[in-house]
Amino acid sequence: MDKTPPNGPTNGPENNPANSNDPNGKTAPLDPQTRGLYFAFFNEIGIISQLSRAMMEASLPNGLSVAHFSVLNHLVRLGDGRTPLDIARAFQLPKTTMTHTLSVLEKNAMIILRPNPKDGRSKCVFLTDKGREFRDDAIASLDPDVAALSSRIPIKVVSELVDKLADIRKTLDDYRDE
Amino acid sequence: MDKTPPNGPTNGPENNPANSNDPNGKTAPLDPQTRGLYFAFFNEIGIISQLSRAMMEASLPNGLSVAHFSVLNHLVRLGDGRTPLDIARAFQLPKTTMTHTLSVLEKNAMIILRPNPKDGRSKCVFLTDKGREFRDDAIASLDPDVAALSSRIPIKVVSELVDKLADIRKTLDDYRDE
DNA sequence: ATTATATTGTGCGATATCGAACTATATAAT
DNA sequence: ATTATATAGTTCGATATCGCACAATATAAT
Repeated sequence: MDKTPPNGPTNGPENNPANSNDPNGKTAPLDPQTRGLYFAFFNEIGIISQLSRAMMEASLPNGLSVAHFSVLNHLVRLGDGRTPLDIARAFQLPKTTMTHTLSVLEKNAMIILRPNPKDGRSKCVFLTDKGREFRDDAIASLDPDVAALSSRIPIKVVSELVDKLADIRKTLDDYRDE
Repeated sequence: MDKTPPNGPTNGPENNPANSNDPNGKTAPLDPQTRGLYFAFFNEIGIISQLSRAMMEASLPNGLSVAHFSVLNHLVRLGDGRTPLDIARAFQLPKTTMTHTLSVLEKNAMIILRPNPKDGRSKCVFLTDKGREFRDDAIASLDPDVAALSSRIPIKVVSELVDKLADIRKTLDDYRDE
């Protein structure tokens, strides 16, 4: 994964009426077309998110949802021992949501929470065998869907999209903490 | 908006081990790289969805959420008088979720539900002035964010992404109803 | 016409999400 | 050392999401 900076031939402030600050400090009205474009973008993102969520949930064993799978998958891919807050930040979720998700996973014996030796306030999240197993099973159960999609959506297209979406995700992320 | 078909130089069944059905009817294992790619894609989609949702909610008046705004925006853009089920399908949401969302909007006098003259089981959703006003205000309150983003993410990139995402959305949509 | 099947919307219960307030610990300021 | 401030995680209450079962109506089959 290369880190292409999210700036190609961009529209600088000179192209963007909303960025030209006039004397009284107000902002010029945003170009309606630009506005519509970004709304359309987030709209598509939202619908695809919804669709993929539903698709995954249909193949997931009863009671466990995408949220749970995502956490397990994250830990398998990037290594366990992370703190709850680390994980919450990775998914851009509030920490209270992560507390709840982790407590369900813990009840299901798919993770173990241990005190963080480096920080008395914190904890570390470890996968159990059952957690890894569940994650593997979930992925396997999704294979038919992924296979079907990979024959309908060109891999190359998806590959390029992932890069660009990752850039945008980083940009949004940076923008969020001003 | 041109409708580029979602099939460029795609990976046909010949490239896709999971599509070659072997004698016993089972499916060959999916290429792990392909699998990872699609998971990465849906992961980025999910995080951006989460980020944009949080961003919008931060600018939205108290009590009303992205779900409510989206419905109002949809009705303004595509016209009101649609049925709840139409709207649910447009966002790929279960109809029970839409019932709830609409009931909140109705309580806030932003929509009116009237019986459907063409179908006794159904209803039609109409915008009120207050609903349109709320939608306009919401968009205006998001302008600073959109402006900031449009200076960070090239318009051209977003424009291309919207087209490709729309294709994928349609593909997923078709795939969903088998 | 009658019956069988499908569709629209709703009520309900279970769970998920999230903001606010809180506890405990860590870090910085003095 | 003491105090002030920041951070990690939890609890709690409000709301959202969604599957299931249901009533009402529509459509198809006979």
